[in-house]
Amino acid sequence: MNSTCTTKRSIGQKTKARLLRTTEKLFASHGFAGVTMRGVETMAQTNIASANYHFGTKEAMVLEMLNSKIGPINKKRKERLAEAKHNSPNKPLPTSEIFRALILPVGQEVQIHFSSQSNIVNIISRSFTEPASFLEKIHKRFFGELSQIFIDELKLTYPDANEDDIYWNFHFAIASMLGAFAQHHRLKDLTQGRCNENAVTEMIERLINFVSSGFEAGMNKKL
Amino acid sequence: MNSTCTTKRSIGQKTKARLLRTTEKLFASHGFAGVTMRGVETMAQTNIASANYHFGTKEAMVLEMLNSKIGPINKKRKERLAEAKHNSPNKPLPTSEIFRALILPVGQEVQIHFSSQSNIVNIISRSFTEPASFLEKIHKRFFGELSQIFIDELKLTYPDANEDDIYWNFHFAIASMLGAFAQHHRLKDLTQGRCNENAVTEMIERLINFVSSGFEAGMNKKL
DNA sequence: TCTTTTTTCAAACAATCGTTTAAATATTTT
DNA sequence: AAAATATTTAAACGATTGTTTGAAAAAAGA
Repeated sequence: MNSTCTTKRSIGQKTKARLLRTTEKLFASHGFAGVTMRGVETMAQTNIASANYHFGTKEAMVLEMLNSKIGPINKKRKERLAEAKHNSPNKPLPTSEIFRALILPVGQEVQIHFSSQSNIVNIISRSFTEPASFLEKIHKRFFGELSQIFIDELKLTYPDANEDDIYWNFHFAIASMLGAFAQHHRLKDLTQGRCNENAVTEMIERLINFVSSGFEAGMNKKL
Repeated sequence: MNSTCTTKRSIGQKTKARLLRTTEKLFASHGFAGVTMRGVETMAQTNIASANYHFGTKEAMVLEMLNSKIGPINKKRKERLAEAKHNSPNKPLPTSEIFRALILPVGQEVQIHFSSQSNIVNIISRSFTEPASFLEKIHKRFFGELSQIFIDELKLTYPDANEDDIYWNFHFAIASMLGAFAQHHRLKDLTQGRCNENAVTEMIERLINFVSSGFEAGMNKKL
């Protein structure tokens, strides 16, 4: 049964993959409400019922798309953090290195698919701003475990810190990252036409610096 | 004609105001797509056609609601900035004072209507994340002029700064503020039940500190 | 009071939404 | 080749969307 499934799916993947790709584009540019079954199916050049055949519901289709896009990025985030720890054993990581592990994988994804219509930055930011209630589960599934890993790492870097301070400023750091992603269409205005892969790199580096500094200041300064 | 209009409108305002209030609640909790004409009209206890009578279209209704909510806050922002300048003439403002003028008026609005269902923070954040394209005009109308005022003020505080640095880090500051607002429902988690007016004040103060420090660091540090 | 204007109301409009059905086609397995 | 399974297709379902209509009701002006 396994062998038959794989062979059969490899054939069906063409349509399924096309559906996922168009779901990506529509979700990135118009959000969950902008993903209409007919829109996806028309753009994917398939029948109106094929999406329901492959995914069951619209919600399941969008979730599968999100999983395929965000999953690998979170994997890279963890890998980079583990690598940084491995490179400096027995020493707490600098704040900037922790946030670099969190932010840089997104920047890399942006550069890889820079000219693509389906921007990972839009997808991530929309995953946090969509009113659809079902996305709450996604937040916890995708970012719950990840947040804990990074918070634990920050606790090692700030062993004497008040726990409230860590939570609050990590919250701001995440919010800054997502806000910057969500507003990244202003990149063109800010760079005055010089918006290319280098501009993305510049934004990422500036963002890491901004977030790390804000976090550090929030840990030190007594209010 | 003017006198008749005012008297007549004062009577009609009851229904119109009720419609705007319910639009507020639905937009804050479910976004633009969650604002359905029937939902608004049912909640406002009026007929299905009255919203179209008073506003013409759904879009116009939402825009009028946004104008009534965001307009006064932007007014306070400018006033506070002007007041700060008046209190320390011939001296450039500290970074934190500039961002305090930008952020604090929102916090005050939150405290005033804390128990209200229509949260100004949700409204502002949704105004920046809604996929609806018409909101782009609103962004520029509400935040274009305001941004310029605050950027001009930052240029006075950092007279020797590279203009790119100012634009980039102001962009991050705005993004942080909006991201923190958009994610502020996590406030309950972060404060572990201690979520009240004081928690809002604490968040605002921490946010001002975070944003100001991030901005300063971005201006000083050479990448 | 009578006329005019403003506001409310029930009903329906056309369009679009996600989803389902059942038959036709393509593919794989036996 | 025959049988079984997987996939695609056209058509329609019921529900909901924003908007419009035209008449009734309320309020204001004369």
